[in-house]
Amino acid sequence: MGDTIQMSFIEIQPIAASLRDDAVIAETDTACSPPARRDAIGAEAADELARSLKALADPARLRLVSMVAAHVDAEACVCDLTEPLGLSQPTVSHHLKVLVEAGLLTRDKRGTWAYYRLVPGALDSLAALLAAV
Amino acid sequence: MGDTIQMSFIEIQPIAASLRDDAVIAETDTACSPPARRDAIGAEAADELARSLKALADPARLRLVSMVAAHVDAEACVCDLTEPLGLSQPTVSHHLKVLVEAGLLTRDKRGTWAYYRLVPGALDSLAALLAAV
DNA sequence: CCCATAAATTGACATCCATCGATGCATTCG
DNA sequence: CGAATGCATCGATGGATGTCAATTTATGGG
Repeated sequence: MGDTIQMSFIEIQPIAASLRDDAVIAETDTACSPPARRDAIGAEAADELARSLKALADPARLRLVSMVAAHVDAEACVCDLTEPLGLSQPTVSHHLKVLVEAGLLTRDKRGTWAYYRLVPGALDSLAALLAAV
Repeated sequence: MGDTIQMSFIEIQPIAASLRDDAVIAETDTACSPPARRDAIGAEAADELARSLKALADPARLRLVSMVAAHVDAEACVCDLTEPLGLSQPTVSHHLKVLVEAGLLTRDKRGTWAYYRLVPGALDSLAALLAAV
């Protein structure tokens, strides 16, 4: 099913366009500082971005993404990742699931093996959103 | 004290240069996939990056950073941030502390008020590191 | 068929974390 | 000096999270 790929990839894009949709300008113009210069990001946009960042805010998952990217064709199966990571197979599977659900990796099961691939542009989109906060 | 500023800013920079210092190439050349094309990031680099990302992987903290950036001179005091965020003052103080310790904000207490400011370049450095994973 | 292998799922456990109320600590003002 | 204000710290609590052993679910080979 390519559904997961499409859905999560589409999810990321609109954030950039609507980063400040539900933004709220600080109305409390007390004496301590001047009012806002521009809008801050909205609560919902912050929720979305935080959920994506949470997926990457883990050493094991960062290494997994990097290891997948380091492979030829940016593709790797679980058996290649478990040992160098030093974690148990269920734990690696768990982390990979989180990354897939976050729209950063895709899973492709061929025969006995499950191959994971980078979603092209996902990391760069996230980085761009981060820099635009 | 500008110590916090200097220390944490210096912390971020070397990561980019040593992203793959302690990297380990996947040696397990089993049948399921070809060997690595390049090194993945190292365990320590992943730890460092994950710690920085964790600081931002929270809706409240993302909004705080954005709200501080939205202010004139990119400066804001706690009293400006508490109400629009909808969180209690101790919670906001807690989040701000996390952001300062992560090297993203600086704290400057003037009189009764505490002014928070963006560390210039910190967000962009993080975004660059993220895209380079 | 039955066994071996790869990977996902489950259940359990320890730890971390976001949040709040209460309290403490400066600083300012009357 | 004493009251008030802004902010940090403390302690508690409910919920999320990383990890593993055990089990389950395919898939492939003899």
